[in-house]
Formats: sequence, C-alpha cells, structure tokens
Amino acid sequence: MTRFATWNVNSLNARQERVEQWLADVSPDILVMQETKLSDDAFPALAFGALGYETAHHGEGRWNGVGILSRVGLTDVVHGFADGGDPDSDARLITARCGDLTVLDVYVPNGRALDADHYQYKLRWLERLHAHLDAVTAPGDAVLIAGDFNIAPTDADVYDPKAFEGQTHVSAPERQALGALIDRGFVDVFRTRYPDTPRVYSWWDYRRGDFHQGRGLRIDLVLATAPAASRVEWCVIDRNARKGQSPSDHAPVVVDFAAA
DNA sequence: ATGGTAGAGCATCTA
Repeated sequence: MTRFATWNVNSLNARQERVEQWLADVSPDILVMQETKLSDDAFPALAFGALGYETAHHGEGRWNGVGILSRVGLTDVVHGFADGGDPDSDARLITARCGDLTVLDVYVPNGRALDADHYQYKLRWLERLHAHLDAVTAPGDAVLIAGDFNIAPTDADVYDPKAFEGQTHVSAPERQALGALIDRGFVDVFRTRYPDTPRVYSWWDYRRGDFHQGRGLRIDLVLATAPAASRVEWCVIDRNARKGQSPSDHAPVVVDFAAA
C-alpha cells in the first residue's frame, strides 16, 4: 500500500512544526505541498530528510512554491512546464516519479476575478497542463495530478452556490478546463468514491468563522488515471488538520493506493 | 457599505 497526500500548507515557515506533527500522525509515503512560500534554498530538505523523506522543491520565495516528499523513491523531477513554452513566472508545478506513480504537484492560479488578467492566466495555465502531460507521461502510466486546483468541480463542492455566482472557482470555463482533464482519462478520486456525500470541503476562508460554520469549498483534488484510480483503497479529507492553533486554511486530502 | 483573517514583510499584495 502507498499512502499519498496533498496539502496546501499556506507557508511552510509558518507551518513546519504542524506539518511534521501531521507526518508523524498520518505517515504518508508521499506528500505534495502547495504554497510553501519558500525559495529552493530555504526549503528544509534536511528536516524532512531526517524524517525519512527524499524531497524536491520548486519555489521562488514570497509566493507560490510546490514541494514533494517521498519515501518510496523520487526521480525524474521536472520543475515547471515541460511543454516547450516560456517558463512560468510563478512556481506552481513540479513533477516527479515516486515509486510506481507519476505525480504532478499543482498550485493552480487563483483567478482572483472573472475580468482579471490573472483569470486568463489561470485558464492558459490549465491548458498548458495538456502539453506538459504529453511530455512527461505515456499512455498506461499511473499518473496523479494533485494539489490546490482553485476550482470547485460542481455546486456539490460549494457551501452556497448562490454566493459564488459570478466569481472564480465555479465559473464554466474553469470547470470546462477541469473537464478536459477528465475527458483525458483522469478521475476525481474523492468524488468517484463518495458520489453523493454532501458538504465535504478542503478549504475554508480564515474569516467569519467559516470553518466552524461549515462554509467551505472542495478545491483540493487528486486526479488519477485508470491504472492508479483502480488501486484506490481509501480516500479522506483530514478536517482535523484544519482545527486548533495556527492551521492552514486548507485540509490535506489522503489517498491509499493498493500495491500495483 | 466591501467587512472579516492569515502570511509575507513593513506598504500593501495575495488568498
């Protein structure tokens, strides 16, 4: 069994102690993180190494930043897009082979507002994933795209769909971009396993007591190709990690895969 | 009316 997890940690500097405690509690074999907000130089590879993990990190410093921990092997690391285009100005993608899984760790742009340039950047960014997948994967591979998608796949993933009308995370073009990955053969592991379970979220705004009021979005996803999806034994969003002192605003998503 | 909180870094920007 391989235990895989994704977590937007919202600053590793602010969260290191909590992340280490969570690793001890949950013991994932692979953890992909988003929003480390670190440069590669500042990434605490030694601290994670002492816990038994190999690491890879792609970060620019103040914002964004993605990192992978693995204790089942970590090879073929690709920083950013391998689509032959211009380098992404933001550090939002890192890819690696972890054991028998090819893992894309993604921090999809937020979008900010439907009329913002950043929203067009988000759509282009999602489009670029296809050429990247063409470059780094082959048909039949067990591939995961995991991370903070900043997209709620359907209204069932939104606490109050009316409140989000006209906003990012729920717009048709974003959902269509996610749909294009589904059309490509990826499945949303959590929703496939729990098709009818309502009010399960992975992110809650820090403000207004949203977490305790149950006002959240399910925007942290694990997408898997069939060779990986067929091995899913268990999937959970760890709400407990959103509780207590100084939590991230996101909860981790954990997936157990049976041995190939 | 455009809040409220958190993080980075020290004025706001991002989420």
